[in-house]
Amino acid sequence: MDIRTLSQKLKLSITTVSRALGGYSDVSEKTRKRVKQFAKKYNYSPNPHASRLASGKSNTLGFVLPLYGLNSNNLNQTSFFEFIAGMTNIIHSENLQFFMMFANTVEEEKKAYEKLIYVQKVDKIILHNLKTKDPRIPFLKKNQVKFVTWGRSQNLKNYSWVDLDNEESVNLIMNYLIEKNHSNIAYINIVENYNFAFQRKQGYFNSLKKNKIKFHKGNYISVKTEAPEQSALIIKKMLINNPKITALICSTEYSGVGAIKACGALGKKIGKDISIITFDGPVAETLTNPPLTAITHPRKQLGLKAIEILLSMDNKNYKHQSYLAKPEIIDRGSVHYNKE
Amino acid sequence: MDIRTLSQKLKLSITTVSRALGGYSDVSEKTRKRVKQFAKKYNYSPNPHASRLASGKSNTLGFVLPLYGLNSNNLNQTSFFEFIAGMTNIIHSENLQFFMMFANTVEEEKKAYEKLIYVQKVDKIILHNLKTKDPRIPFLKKNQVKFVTWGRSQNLKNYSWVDLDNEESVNLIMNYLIEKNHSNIAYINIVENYNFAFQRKQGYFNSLKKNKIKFHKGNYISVKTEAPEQSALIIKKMLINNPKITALICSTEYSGVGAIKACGALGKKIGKDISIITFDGPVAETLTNPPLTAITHPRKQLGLKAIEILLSMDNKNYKHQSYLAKPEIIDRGSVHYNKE
DNA sequence: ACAATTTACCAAAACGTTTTGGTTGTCAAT
DNA sequence: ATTGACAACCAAAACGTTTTGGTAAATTGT
Repeated sequence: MDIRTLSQKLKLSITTVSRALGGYSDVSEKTRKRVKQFAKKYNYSPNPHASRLASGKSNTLGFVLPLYGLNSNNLNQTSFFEFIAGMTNIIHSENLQFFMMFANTVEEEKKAYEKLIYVQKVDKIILHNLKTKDPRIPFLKKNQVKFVTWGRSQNLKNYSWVDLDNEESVNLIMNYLIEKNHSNIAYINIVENYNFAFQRKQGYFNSLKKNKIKFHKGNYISVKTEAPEQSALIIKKMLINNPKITALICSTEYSGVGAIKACGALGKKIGKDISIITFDGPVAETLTNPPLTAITHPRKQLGLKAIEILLSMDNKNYKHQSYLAKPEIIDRGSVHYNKE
Repeated sequence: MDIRTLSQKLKLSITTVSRALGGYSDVSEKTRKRVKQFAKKYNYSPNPHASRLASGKSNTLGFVLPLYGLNSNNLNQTSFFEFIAGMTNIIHSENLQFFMMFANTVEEEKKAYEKLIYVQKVDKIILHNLKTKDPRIPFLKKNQVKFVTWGRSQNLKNYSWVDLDNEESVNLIMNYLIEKNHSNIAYINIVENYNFAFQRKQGYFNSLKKNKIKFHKGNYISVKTEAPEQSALIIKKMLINNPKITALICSTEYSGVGAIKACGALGKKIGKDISIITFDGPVAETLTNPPLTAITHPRKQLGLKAIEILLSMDNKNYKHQSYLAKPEIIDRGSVHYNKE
């Protein structure tokens, strides 16, 4: 069923049918109702290729998922899934096209964005895994693609974003630990060219300062994305160098797992001799032994907000928006009261 | 840059440019080369919407990812990721459109397929998570969509598929355990309306018969998709009812984790008192304590084959193809020699 | 040397929409 | 009675390709 035959059945022009379905005001409500009814009856829906061609709007949302670096680990992909799952309802209802690409290397990632824009003509992009200085941002700006970032960057002033509240999350964790009488608190971070890691570092040192806690040299380490085995080694060394550490904050699930292994090797009982608290942990939650107390964020909500903002950008007088997800600590017993 | 201006620069007709790039034989090689060179120089690539409209071919691959049931668990999504990652290179190079949808319920899943076909006009689909009798198959056949299944079904005779060799995998595991002197071997399966579970059940019972091992009542259980906690309870009951079980095969990672918990609760040492072997485990591999010996399959390869087959279906004289992935056992020490 | 075939190209139609720039008829204001 | 505004509709152009149905020139076969 195409619009021509539908319009013939309705004894209306193609124009009127198109405009009735498009919600234009130059169609009477009575007619619009009849058109919609017929469209449903005959199961008509406009050919997306024709409509995209005619309107010049691709109405396509692009998303590139890297499968390298920080995301080479299976664990981390679940967070993307949650984020994407949060967008599904809107994607379906708004008849949006969702174009997902995968990249195994930096080069592939770059090409993926180019392809998305030059070849597939997407007009909306969600950018994630932001670096402190991110070359993708000028690229998107140059090509006039609408985008929302998941995470913030430092080379961008006026833009729309959704993000975890990384500084506040660390702050929350620090207070949680300080309340339990910890003061020798270590932090295992990710290299700070990922902006979220940078923000967490800030959160850590600001919290130390605010609470007038002395920073012990060696208590802050940032690692590259690594398998638990490797972070276990690094953490083990850290704990040997400073045996007085009573609490450990881990920026990722897998460094959390690494911490478990390191503590095991050193004979430190988690939740008794030492506390561990980790970011996220949708996977570790069910798997690690012992389970780890974690700070979580509503990632589905994040995805939902991202696409809502992206769609609202179609409005003429759009002003940049942002959304900060509120963190929450989930107690699983890996944090103990420090008796000094 | 559109084809008109490109053809003007080349002093050729639009037709010739289109056909040169399309690989048609009614263009001289000399001209074709020149056209390609200009296209590259001016960064021309055909507008996909126009080309899909004109050709009537959407060249779009559809994929619906359920986020419920067997896939409500985060662990299981990694296997989809691997599968999809295997397709990426081809998707990129063939200029295919990859349309992914998500479904939180059965109804949403059904609607997703309808939308894929009626609204988005996809012409290729990869079907997965096959049920023994799967209603999606007649639906796709009726709508003349080309499809390859990941997994097999029983209500389909002549079709193209890729799959794990489930029976052979179980057979391999059984031989592995029998060699280590086990005979009281239990199997924790998934409900058999998933066809892979059905095949594994067959594999289990066929292997028992072939090896003339008596089946102990209660040694085979199939569970619905469940959190590790719930399967832990079921497995615990099983082990209490039959304390002589020396080896446990788990059809999923999370029942593997459940088994760890059940054994822990009963004071059975894994790899000493009892053996556990699980399917897959890209996640558990790094996380469970102890790590579990597992049988794995090359899922990337599976994705690659699926799309290769799908693309070859465009050939006129296409004959149905299939691909069986070969399983491999990865020893992580959770299987012991049974001293009787 | 001429017909038949092949090679290399092209103009115009087609794909199914949206958008532009109208027209007609009705009603209220003067 | 005329003008202006508005409501409700429409014909035709436009979007950027692919495909159809050619033609003219070059090559081959007899």
